[in-house]
Amino acid sequence: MAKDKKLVEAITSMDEDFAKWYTDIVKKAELIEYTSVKGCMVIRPYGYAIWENMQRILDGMFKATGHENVCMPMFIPESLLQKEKDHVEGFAPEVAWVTHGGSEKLEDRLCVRPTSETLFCEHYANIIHSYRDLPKLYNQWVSVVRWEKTTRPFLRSREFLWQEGHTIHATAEEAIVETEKMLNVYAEFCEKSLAMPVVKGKKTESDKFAGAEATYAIEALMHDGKALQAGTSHYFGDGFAKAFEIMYTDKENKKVFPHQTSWGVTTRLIGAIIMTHGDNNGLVLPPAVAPIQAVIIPIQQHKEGVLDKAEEIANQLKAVGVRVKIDDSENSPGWKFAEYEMKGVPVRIEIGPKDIENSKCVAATRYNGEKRDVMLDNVVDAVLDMLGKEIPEGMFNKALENREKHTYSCTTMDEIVSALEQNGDGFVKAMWCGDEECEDKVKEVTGVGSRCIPFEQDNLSDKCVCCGKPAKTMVYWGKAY
RNA sequence: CGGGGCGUAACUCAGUUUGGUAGAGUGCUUGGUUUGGGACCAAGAUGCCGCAGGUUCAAGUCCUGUCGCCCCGACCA
Repeated sequence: MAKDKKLVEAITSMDEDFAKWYTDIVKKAELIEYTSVKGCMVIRPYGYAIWENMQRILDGMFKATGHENVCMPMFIPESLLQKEKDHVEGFAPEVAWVTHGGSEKLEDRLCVRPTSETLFCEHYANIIHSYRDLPKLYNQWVSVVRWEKTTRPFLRSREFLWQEGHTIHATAEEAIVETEKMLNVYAEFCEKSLAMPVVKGKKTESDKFAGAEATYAIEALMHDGKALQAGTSHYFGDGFAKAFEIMYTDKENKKVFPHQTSWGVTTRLIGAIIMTHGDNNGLVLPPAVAPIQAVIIPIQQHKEGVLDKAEEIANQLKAVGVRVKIDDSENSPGWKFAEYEMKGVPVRIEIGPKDIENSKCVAATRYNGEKRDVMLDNVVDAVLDMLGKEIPEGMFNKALENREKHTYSCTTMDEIVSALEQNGDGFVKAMWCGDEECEDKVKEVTGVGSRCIPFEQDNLSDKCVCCGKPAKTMVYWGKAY
């Protein structure tokens, strides 16, 4: 049972202390380093490479759906932020302010963007005049600042990297289609590229984005049974357009308001990967975003021909686009095994004199710890199959199994409480009448809050889990990050 | 932001009770032997004791403040 044995003493075990396990991985896998400003971290090359891979894939998906990248400034004058009432109320408590330029006090202080709706709106008001100017399908890759009180690497930091899509459309229908389309792009990315199953759904009224008419989200279940919002997509209706006086002339020569959306995912996804796939030996990376997809460990590397053979395999793999590394450092093979397990490298290839004699090598898959012999003339196909199919599917199924094991269908409050007590934290599926009072009470009594109203509905009962009145929808409940 | 815990070498930590020369293991450097799950021997280097004030002849140790980390709550991508 190699996969269950804790090989790396340096990592706190998950069951012992999940939060510590998480920080251990983040530090020991060299993803981040803390800095002297709370909540602001250095994303180190290995961590940043994961983000770059995510960016590359997502950016391709955005472009394929017709979006263009732009870049807004990082400062928002206070007067501009004030224009949409709900929006400013939602974000004001956590914005950072620039009050001085050099030694001079600024007349109108500047907010460091916590999100860029207001900047996009100001810009749209300037460039949109006719129905011919619509739609505008924009996206930007930037960092934003939110002055969080409690911070954790990737999950909640004061500055974080993200992409924010902002689109503006002639009709509400078109904007709603866009909102849903981008949520689906996120879900596909999470499930295919990150091997992370997600629940797609709509946020309840109390949980929606400041200024939005509707907020949609993808929710994932982490190893400790807590829910993590992995991405959001908002439909704004014409609320922002009205507040910012964005108008266009339609075909009938009438001045009307356009409809907007915004959507985003952040470096939090790196945290999601850690807490979805990681184990007590460290990080487990999905091949699509792994900076190193296959590491070659030469055994008895000083022996004639070993390093040459390792190089040969590496070149073959590179030629078909695999991100591969040979570790020919002086560390012992055992040390290297542990090191690359810690770093979550999906495939390890061992090649030594005994293998070369038999024209084979040994391949090990990180997510399940399995080892197998692979003939050298088949190594490229074998690795491509592992990276492209076996590993992502295996990781996805493992994560899905874990989620299903920790998803409980309940029809009464007592059932929720006992399900959580007996099986640990997880998703609770339960019916809801739509009343905010019940939503609050469920959280108060059972500890789980509403995560989303899933698109895929089950009719568990006719009655609200809380008040017993007729239920409108099934809701996923959970403890949130 | 409230309650609790912790900051000493790159890492894990002893030393703080009772103020009096800065410690260990791991890691790092060099040389050698090793190499299929974190190897071994030998020789070395490494400290604003988180930071800033204060008390004292003397502060890692006592006092005040501050910053950071972890846990439990409330808020958030």
